[in-house]
Amino acid sequence: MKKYLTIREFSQFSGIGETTLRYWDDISLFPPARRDPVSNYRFYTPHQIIAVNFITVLSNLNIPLKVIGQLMKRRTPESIVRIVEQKEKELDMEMRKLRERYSVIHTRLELVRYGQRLLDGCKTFDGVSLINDEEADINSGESDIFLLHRDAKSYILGPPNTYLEDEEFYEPFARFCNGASQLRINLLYPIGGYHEDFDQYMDAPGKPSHFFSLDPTGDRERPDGEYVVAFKRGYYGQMGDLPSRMKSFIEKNSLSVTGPVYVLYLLDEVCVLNPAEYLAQICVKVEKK
Amino acid sequence: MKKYLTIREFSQFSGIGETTLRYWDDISLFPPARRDPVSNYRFYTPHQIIAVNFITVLSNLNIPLKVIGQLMKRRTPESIVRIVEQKEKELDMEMRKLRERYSVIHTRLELVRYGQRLLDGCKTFDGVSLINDEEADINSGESDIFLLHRDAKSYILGPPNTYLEDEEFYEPFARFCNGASQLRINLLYPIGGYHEDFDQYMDAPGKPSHFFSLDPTGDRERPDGEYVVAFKRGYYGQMGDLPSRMKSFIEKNSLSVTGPVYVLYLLDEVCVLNPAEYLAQICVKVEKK
DNA sequence: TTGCTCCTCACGTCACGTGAGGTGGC
DNA sequence: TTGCTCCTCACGTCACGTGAGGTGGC
Repeated sequence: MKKYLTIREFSQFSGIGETTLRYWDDISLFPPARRDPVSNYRFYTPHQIIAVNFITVLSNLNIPLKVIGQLMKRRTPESIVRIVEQKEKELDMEMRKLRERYSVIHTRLELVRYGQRLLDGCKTFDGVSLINDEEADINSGESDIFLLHRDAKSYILGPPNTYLEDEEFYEPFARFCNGASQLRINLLYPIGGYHEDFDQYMDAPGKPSHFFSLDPTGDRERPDGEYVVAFKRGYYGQMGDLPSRMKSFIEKNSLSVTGPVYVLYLLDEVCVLNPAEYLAQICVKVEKK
Repeated sequence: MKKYLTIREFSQFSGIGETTLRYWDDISLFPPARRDPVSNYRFYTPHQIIAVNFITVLSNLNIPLKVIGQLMKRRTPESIVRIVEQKEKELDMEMRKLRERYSVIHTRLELVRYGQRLLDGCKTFDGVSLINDEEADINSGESDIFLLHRDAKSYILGPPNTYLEDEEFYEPFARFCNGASQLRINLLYPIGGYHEDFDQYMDAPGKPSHFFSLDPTGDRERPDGEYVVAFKRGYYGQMGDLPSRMKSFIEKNSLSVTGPVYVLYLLDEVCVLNPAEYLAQICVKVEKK
């Protein structure tokens, strides 16, 4: 065992980079045990690994190096416990945030992947046999309508939307965003449109009566069961003749609507540049008459 | 609803700071919808919140703003899914790391808090009645010996130590640190000394036959049960007359040793500057004869 | 005229990373 | 002499934050 290690040797021994060691010396956080007076080489002793561990443990807690330097000079069990307990709480908060971010992108990815599968021309998805209302292909820019099973999904419902004169989709959405934080609605989850009943959807397909956030920790649930599910490409709220075609699909198949209409964009500005390529999914729960 | 928002209004609407918005404009990541040609004021439309959400979602995934800018220009479901899936894995790694850091400092804090309680002069801890071998007070710099119940604790045992001539405590410890990463031993957990049996401790109290890491995910376990537990203040390996006093304590109380000796520093360089104030806990499992 | 908001420009922050150009020891 | 390692010094990075000094609209 050598008594003195060069900076490279100590770097490999401790796992701390050479530039980092020089930086820690520069800010006089962790100087080497000895300096050669002629060459100015830094020399470390193996036992300095203890101080390195002290620094890395605290630095891992996001304690700034300045504060660590102060703690090194005047450390007492009390001061260490105090700061570490505080940082422990902050770490806890960070973990919560990370989990939420994870959940946000996971929810989003599911939608995007599903939209991709649809665009890849796969018509028999979810292992469910479909009832197609016509031969229109979803890739052609036309919409498509199916009878599908959907699993339960949690969400948070926003307040009722109000549409002043001339107001389109956008203004109420902006108001919804404005009020979201007070209502503890996370806008980073995919946001969808909610129509109280099918008639409201027929009347104003681009003007949902509420918005909802696809938050998996939400207090509301879209129940599992059979849904009439339609897909439509194009910008927000542009539903074309889809509502009336959905209506005739429902009548043709002797179904009756038993719940609200959910409009959710599988592909939107997050992953597609051209608004004409957005892809919406419209769901409404039905029962056989 | 206003058509154009000033930078402050849009900042409050979106929750993004004003300087951040200016910065995003500077790097042409997110310019305002309009610029007044005279005053050069920035004006945003409420609907730009959508792009803001896109940026914040991706930025939360630690995607650099440069990459986000490139994605904004050429986004496709494939490119988004690809990069988000990769970042999802990285987030997962980060969560694991955070959990481990949390565990590291939690383990450490338990030791430090226990050491503090001892120094506060509390002699009847753990709700267990003690058998004290003499009236020496732990605050006086003297050691103290007790018969105590200890819960099970997991750890990882290092390889056997070899002591070359003249080598003290430190060189084998340095070798242990050197080999730790290959053996998947995390050096940031508290490290203790392990003596194979009480005779080995008596022979060389400062030269443990192994080191161990107090890793709660470790494969070995110090079983629960009755232990003779001693405390000693001072630098690493300085045991004084404690081993022989422990021996007479064990004989006086008609006990027999049934396991290895664990030496663990409750207070060390992490929280105390002066090595003379370090506090070691020595544990050995015993049975009544 | 007086606040108020907005502007640009420049410099600071944090913990290093990256050369450039030079020296010491074998 | 030739590599090799080490040195210092200066500038870059990333995503902003912080004034300084000045302008526009009521």
